[in-house]
Amino acid sequence: MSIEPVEKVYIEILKKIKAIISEDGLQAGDKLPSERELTDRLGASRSSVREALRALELLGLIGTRRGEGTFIREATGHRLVEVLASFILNDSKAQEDLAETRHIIIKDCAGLASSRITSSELEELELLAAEAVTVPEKAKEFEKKLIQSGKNHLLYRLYVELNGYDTAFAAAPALTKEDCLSIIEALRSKDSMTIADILKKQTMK
Amino acid sequence: MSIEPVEKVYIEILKKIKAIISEDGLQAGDKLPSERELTDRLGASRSSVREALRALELLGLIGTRRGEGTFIREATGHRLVEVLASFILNDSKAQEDLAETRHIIIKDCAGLASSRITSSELEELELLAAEAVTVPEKAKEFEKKLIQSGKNHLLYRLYVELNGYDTAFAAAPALTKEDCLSIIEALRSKDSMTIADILKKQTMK
DNA sequence: ATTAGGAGGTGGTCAGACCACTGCATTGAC
DNA sequence: GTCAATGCAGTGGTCTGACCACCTCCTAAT
Repeated sequence: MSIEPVEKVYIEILKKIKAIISEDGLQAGDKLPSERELTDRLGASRSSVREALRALELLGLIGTRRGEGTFIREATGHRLVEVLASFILNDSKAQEDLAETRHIIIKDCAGLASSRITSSELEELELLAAEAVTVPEKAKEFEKKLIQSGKNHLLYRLYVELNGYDTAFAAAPALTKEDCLSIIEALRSKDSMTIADILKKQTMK
Repeated sequence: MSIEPVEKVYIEILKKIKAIISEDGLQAGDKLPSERELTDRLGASRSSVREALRALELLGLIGTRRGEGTFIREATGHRLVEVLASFILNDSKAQEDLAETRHIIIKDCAGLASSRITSSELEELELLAAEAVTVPEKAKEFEKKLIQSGKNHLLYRLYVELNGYDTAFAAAPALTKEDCLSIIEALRSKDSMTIADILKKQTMK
């Protein structure tokens, strides 16, 4: 017989670490208890604690500084998709899926933004769009700000991760300056349909 | 001074494991070398090897069976979002984001499906929609099949992960039987616009 | 007051041990 | 010959204790 009753220690530790973060109200940038303290508090060996911490690190949820400690990270986690992708997405179809998904997320966020964007965000976007005309790199910032204006943090995370991946392996085509300007206009008129059209055209290209 | 020159051992191990998988042409379901063999081949301690393996396990890329070995998994990895979510999405806003993102992905996949679905897939969907009228659980299958018909594996993965998460914590509202039937009709006429409308209405509710 | 040095805390890595479990071959009874 | 019991080797799971490199901060010497 075999039932494998309890979960692996490092999984239990993950849960307990989560509880600690929650109970102590730790935020991004805050320091986690040291590995040795966690070892004591959680009643597990340091090895198991480290297995849990390393997993969280690879997920991009925490970061470590030798001699200082372990810290909760901002929701960047670009390593996540990078790792996933390098292990799973090997064929060209997967590359296409990646690009397609990225475009879809941009489009959706733009749609959300059309009804959620604030006037100050709109001003920022206008500024960035104007700059993008002369400085192509600004188009990327425009894109990011547009995503954020959608006010869906999960989609934002997904965008960041997908983005982090394909910039590492293949250049992600940013919006053109014409796109930026068109999107601004559409946002002004709260016309989510136009935005979809703009990005649809780009996806097709 | 401090330069932190080389990367952490477990990161190097990740790369080497990836190389091994690639060189040996290992596929999903295949067995990885044992922890002790990896320890020898990679010239690192078993602790470090395990840190790398545990991280890959949490990402859902590998699985282990005590007494047997470590195996490459199908690209399921529902644990990914589950972990991400449980660590990041703590407030109610995050829950809303989750539900919203799930709906958006369904909508997008339906849009993709409208131009990519095969006639046999359409038949399957029709059958499921008919069954959904009497058996509500079938609506979930309909939903899944619809996603798959979008032919974007990454989006499918995301859907599965999001789904796995919120079913674990809060019931995910499935499509109604009316939705299923309307979608079928829209797919028949390759009308992605109608599909968007149907799902938009549902999201709003 | 400034600075050099050391002590203590932290993450990074390693070696070795034991346990629980699986698979398979050997062994034994029938 | 067949088949079940058994025992061994291999595997993942966990723990302990030990170093190392690094950072911070406090202390003592200047």
